[in-house]
Amino acid sequence: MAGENHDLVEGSPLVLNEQEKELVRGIGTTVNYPKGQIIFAADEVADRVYLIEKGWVKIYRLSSDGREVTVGSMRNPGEMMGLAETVYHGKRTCFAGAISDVTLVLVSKKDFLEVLTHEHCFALKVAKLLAARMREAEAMVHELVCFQVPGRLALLLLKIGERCGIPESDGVIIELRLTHEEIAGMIGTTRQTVTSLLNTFKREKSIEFRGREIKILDPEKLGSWII
Amino acid sequence: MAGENHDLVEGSPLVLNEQEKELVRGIGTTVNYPKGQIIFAADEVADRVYLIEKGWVKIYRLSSDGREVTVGSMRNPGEMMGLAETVYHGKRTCFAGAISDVTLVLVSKKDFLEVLTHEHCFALKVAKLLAARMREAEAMVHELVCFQVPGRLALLLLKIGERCGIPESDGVIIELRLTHEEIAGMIGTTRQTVTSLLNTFKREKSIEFRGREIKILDPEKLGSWII
DNA sequence: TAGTTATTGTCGGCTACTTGACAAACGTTT
DNA sequence: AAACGTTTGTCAAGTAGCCGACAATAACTA
Repeated sequence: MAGENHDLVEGSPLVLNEQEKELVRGIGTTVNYPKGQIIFAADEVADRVYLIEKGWVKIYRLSSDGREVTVGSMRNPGEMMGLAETVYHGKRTCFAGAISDVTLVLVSKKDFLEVLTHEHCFALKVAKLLAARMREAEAMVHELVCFQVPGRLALLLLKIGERCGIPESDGVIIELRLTHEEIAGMIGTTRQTVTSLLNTFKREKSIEFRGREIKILDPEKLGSWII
Repeated sequence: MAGENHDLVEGSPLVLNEQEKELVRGIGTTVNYPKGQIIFAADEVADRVYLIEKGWVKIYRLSSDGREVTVGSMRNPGEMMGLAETVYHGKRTCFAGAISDVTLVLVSKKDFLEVLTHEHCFALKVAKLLAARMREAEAMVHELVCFQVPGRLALLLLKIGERCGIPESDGVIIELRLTHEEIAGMIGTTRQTVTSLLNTFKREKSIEFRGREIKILDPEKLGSWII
């Protein structure tokens, strides 16, 4: 599983290297969650952090009318999550939900902070992680303000393709079976708009549908929607 | 929504205490910038961090048509800035501009990282700072997606009022002389919309104008726009 | 297998906001 | 002073994308 895109994410600031993962595994417990499960919820006490071993997780808030708004991007295998609130505040400000079946390493706040104060390198890594996340969130703000919906959708597909797509002969397939509702929550639009835009992209042969999976055929053409 | 001002005060944990400030001053140089000055720009090498001693700074990106999009919120006295990119990446991803005359303490990346690895507490503080910033950016994403323009403007005024407003007998005055264009960049809308909404707020006596300064008269009524 | 629920497809009306354009007011420089 | 750039006020026209509603399909469940 992790072997697929290992080289792609090497050096990426968001994922831990093998050594760091081992460090976390040493003080944590491995747990499994099925797809759809809520891992943590807003207002809960933030007394643990997580390392994602397998699967994908979405970080979202709920709007007043109950829609899920994905405020952090999707979290990939090798990344940590639940850091920010655990490091500083008492309570979760958002929800974490399993997009696919996931395997997590769970570390208590106490153990985590202890490692943090004893292992200089790891503390710096955590700072870098948070820094990268912050820039990602800022980029999201920029995109929401500057791009309109078709551009945001195209960009999301390209990003997901790069992060967890599987290259095939004639394109990159996204095996994550996101619903249009979930996609809408990730780019700040409605379900209907996503449906209709995906069909527009399909009609121009930028993408194609494989059951409920999406395959990116023409990243160039897709990219031209951005703006 | 109107009553809960829970997230409004996210600014307080962002500032350094006296001891931490002294630490930074010890390894830095004090500099002044006049209002309007660009402190750092995108694509520059991120080889320093800043502590804001006096004044306010906006963190923004440029859209393709040249508009300033404030992606981080305003940075207040006592806060640090330029952390994320300096801690991890080589280059700035955004601009920092002086909203008012500012006094900054400037610390080289080298010195900063050295203190970071030697002072455990300070490293943790920096992690907390980054964590708080991240949550702030995520909150901004949430607001952009869920609230419409009047709500975002009302919320911005209330936030600024809390952060740097000066309480008077019948309200809180915001001495920062932001142009409508700047405000528009902070909430992702246009200059004209800001102008007309501010006048709507004035007409209903939620705010009043004192020259180019804004005074918040009725936070309750203003808050009721947040939906 | 059928019955039920979740997801997708489509469409017309609606509206919040943008865009562009221009005039008035304000602030600065000469 | 006058002359200039900047900021604000306002308005009419255009539109992107939301909303609600419903049908068609796919995915579970019993």
